Amino acid sequence: MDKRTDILQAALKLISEQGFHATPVSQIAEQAKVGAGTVYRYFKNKEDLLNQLYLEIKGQIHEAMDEGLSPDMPLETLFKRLWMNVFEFDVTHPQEFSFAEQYCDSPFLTDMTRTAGARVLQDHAAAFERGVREGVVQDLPAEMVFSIFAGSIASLAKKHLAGVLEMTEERRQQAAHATWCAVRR
Amino acid sequence: MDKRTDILQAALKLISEQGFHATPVSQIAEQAKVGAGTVYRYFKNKEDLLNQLYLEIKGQIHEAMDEGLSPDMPLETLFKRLWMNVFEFDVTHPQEFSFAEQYCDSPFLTDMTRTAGARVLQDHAAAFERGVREGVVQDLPAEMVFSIFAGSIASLAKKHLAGVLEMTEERRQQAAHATWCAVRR
Amino acid sequence: MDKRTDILQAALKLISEQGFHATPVSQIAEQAKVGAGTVYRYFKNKEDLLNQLYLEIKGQIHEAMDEGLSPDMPLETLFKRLWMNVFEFDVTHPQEFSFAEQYCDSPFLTDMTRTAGARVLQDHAAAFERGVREGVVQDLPAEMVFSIFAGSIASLAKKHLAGVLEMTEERRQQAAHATWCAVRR
Amino acid sequence: MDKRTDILQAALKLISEQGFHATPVSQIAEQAKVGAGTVYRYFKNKEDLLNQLYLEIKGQIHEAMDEGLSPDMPLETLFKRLWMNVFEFDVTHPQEFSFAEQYCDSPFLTDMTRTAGARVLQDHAAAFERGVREGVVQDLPAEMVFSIFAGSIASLAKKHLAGVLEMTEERRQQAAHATWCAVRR
DNA sequence: TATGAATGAGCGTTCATTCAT
DNA sequence: GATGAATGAACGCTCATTCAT
Repeated sequence: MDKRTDILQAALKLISEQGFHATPVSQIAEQAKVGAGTVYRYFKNKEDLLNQLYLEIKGQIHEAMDEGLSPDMPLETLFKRLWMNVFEFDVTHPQEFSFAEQYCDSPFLTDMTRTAGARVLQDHAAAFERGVREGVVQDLPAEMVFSIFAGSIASLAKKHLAGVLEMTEERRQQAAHATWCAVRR
Repeated sequence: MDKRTDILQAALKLISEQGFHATPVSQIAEQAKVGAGTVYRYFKNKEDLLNQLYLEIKGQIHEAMDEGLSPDMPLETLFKRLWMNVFEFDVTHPQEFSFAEQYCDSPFLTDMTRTAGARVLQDHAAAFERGVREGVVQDLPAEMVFSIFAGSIASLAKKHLAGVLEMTEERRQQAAHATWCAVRR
Repeated sequence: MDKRTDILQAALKLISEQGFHATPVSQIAEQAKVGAGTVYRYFKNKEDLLNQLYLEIKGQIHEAMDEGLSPDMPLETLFKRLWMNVFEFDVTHPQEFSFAEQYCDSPFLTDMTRTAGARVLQDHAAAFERGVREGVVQDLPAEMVFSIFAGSIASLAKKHLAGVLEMTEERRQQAAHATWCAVRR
Repeated sequence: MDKRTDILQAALKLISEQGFHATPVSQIAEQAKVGAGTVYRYFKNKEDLLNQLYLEIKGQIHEAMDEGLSPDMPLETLFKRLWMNVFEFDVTHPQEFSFAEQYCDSPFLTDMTRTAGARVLQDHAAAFERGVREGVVQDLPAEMVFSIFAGSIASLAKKHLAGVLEMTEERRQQAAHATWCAVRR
């Protein structure tokens, strides 16, 4: 009976499939089995709904990413584990993934929302910078490392979800390893 | 005075900046300096305009990709050259890049259009499959290689264009090399 | 805690400032510190609230008008006193005045309500008709006399409240006298 | 075939009868036999429609007011003529009159619009100030004279239109004279 | 061929009113 | 009796599309 959650879920499903602009609030309300006006009890307007949904999902990704991580792991293990965690999340939460992909750069997100969301990946920046100092990874700006990391995951997860390329467990390992090869020294 | 081209260019500029749904046909017509009705002489409707624009741009990327390539290049050179060509295109054609990124997975593209566009990268699949057989690159499906390849480029180009990470010539080389490291044996 | 009165007062304040249609019932309820549904225990609907408020205010004006009047006053004194009483009320009760002005001709008032309200001024019709017979005032229908009387008050009170024309005590006397000059023989 | 005029007339009819907020744009469009969207070709929004309508009507009143006036008239004749002109206009243009009454102080009018409209009556301020200097009229601020003047007209016109008090030619003369008595010395 | 005025369906949003608590 | 969450009809407004010129 939590209508706010119902609305967020309906919005996630529809917006991830159709896009923000192609999804009327009325359709979200219908999917959530709620009156159209009810949406506006929980969200200031359609944009606010998008922002709150974004933050909710970024929180989930954040949580999923840290699964099974420990601070004393060797960097390679940490890197591969992060890779697998994010990939796993993307592939088991296709709507959340698609949504986050579509809106991470969207002008509909408040700057505040975007900033709050972007913080997520960079929680591990320190580890990589240590890696650079220890000569374990190449001397590249952390932004570059994250780009290659995140780019490979997103790109492969999309292919997998599209059914173009089945990412078996073995192939995930291979991909995580390949990506590690790109950044290690 | 090729009005069709004027309209496509106007659409590219406006849609890449504002998005498809936030860009009225009337605004495209205005920018292209044609009457609103004229758009419908050249395109069946707004969606058709999007599809044709997508194909046009994919054609340009295709062309840019092949710049300076020769079939007898060593695979590493070929790979890095491809990387640089695509990166260069993305970074010097931000509107085309942004447009292609936004709409490659969009539900507004006809399946036919999407398929026609996706074929582009795979023109070089043969070269990589040869690489696998020769033991120069890892034994990965071509789709995986392309994903890592394309994912890294797109991700880094976006950062560069956003001003978050300046990709100097040196860093491009580093990134192309790092990506090569991911796929070589 | 007379909730009905609280609601009427809240409605008066808000409607006189914002108008009937620009004032949501929810806002009236909030201002009155009652639940939105409570309004409907005391008033059949929003229109009924308006009608009851109108009658309430007309009652107040009626009362204010009769202040210090005695039946044996000379007609001129009576007339000027009435003038001053109404002007004084309008100027010290700007919300009531503004509300009455806005809604005296409004289609939202029931005919019954309007009639009940309009009766107010005519309580003194007899005095004027006597004045006509005695040759003290011009031979004009009472309605005309009242119109000139009420029109001048409302028009001047509005100017005063708008800050366009400060109606000092002296000017009020002048205005009351001028209006008397209009109707005396 | 002038749609702008059709829309203004439809708006005048409906708004004067029902009020601004109680009149949907869709109803105005319907009455004007025009598509709902067409209204927005001619007016920026509903408020703009109100403002333009107000200016149009104030222009008409202005014109009607000056009918048969000449600068060398004695002040009494001028005053009575103005009175008759405005009364005649109000009574023969009940919608315009009612509209102007309702919106002269409305917050929906731009300040600019209101100012442009208010200028109208004051075109004759100079004549009255001369009257004061010549000792023909009482030494009252022009604003007060106008208030009494305009208040009496509006009040009587309303009664006439409501059918409460038939203002025959004779009674108009009487009323104009009575009002003149209020302001003359 | 090219135009742009006209259309009306459909959007985001508000709010009078109801009703379970 | 009192509440306020929930509703959905109706609003102002936009814009893809058509068609008379």
